[in-house]
Amino acid sequence: MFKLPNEVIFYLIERAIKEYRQFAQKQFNKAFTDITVDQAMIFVLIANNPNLNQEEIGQIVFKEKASVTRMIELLRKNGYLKRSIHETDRRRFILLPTDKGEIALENLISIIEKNRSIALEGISEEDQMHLKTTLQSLIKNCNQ
Amino acid sequence: MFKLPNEVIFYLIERAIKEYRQFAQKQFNKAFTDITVDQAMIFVLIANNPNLNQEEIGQIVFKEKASVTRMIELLRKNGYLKRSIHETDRRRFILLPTDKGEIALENLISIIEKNRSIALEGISEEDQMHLKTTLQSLIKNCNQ
DNA sequence: GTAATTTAGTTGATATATCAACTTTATATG
DNA sequence: CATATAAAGTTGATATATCAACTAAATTAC
Repeated sequence: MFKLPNEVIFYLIERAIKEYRQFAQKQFNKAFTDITVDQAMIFVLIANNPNLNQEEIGQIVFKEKASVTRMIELLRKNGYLKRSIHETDRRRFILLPTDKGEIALENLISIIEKNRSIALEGISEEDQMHLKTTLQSLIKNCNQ
Repeated sequence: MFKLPNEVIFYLIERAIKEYRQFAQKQFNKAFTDITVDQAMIFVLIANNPNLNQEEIGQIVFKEKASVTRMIELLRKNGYLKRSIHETDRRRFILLPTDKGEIALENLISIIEKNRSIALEGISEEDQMHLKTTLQSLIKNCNQ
């Protein structure tokens, strides 16, 4: 009855995302010394959706708002993002890429696209759709 | 061109494993106060393969041997595992479940089986095979 | 309009993962 | 056999994630 983790679907899912993260991080490291996969993810997200608040960002990337605060602080400290206070709600911040951030963004986005297409090489559109559908069922099952 | 993480396959993979882990942890917490998903994973692995060394365990669960050391130490501290020195190689340890550990194991294994079957409910054998195959291609692609 | 509640974000304590340096034992090489 | 190298496991420093408690601003309710 015992199965090596290798044969277990959940282990494989875990492994897949870890391999992809490692691979993606390696690619980022070629161009940056101070950006992690998670930072890149929220950086691109914020740049494309400047209206999101940190709670919402957290929900989208499936992390706590406390973690979001800290990732944003790192992006700010490293000069990629700047914060200003929201005009009508002074509890919030407006997050915008700095000039350095804008340049980095372009680069990041092209690296991300390349990463994704390498990781999905040889996997047909149909298989990708199929994968998504199955994962969505799985997610739903875990939330009963 | 920008896609919300939701539509991106890698995000979905990440999300799926996080949801499963959260779900699994909740189930563990009903029966135990001191066992994490990762600890359960290596505990079952060790119990079924007492001959593995910590480096190998790490490779199988995709973690550093340093992390394995610390997880084993927790399992030991909480009374689930006992260590004795390997007869022929004194650098190694033999890891065996304690009596408490044996009882916990049975319980854990049945929880794990239940968790998996709930998470996979409604997903056909064929879809599961398909998922595995696709993830394996993805893993291979990340290792070029 | 003031008090109570909610919301946005931060911070401290804690847990766990990793890396690199280390100890101890085993093995290989001359 | 002595020494060099490799292997098993540990440990300290560091990074990041989470939880819960917190501050400050906004909203609701009286």
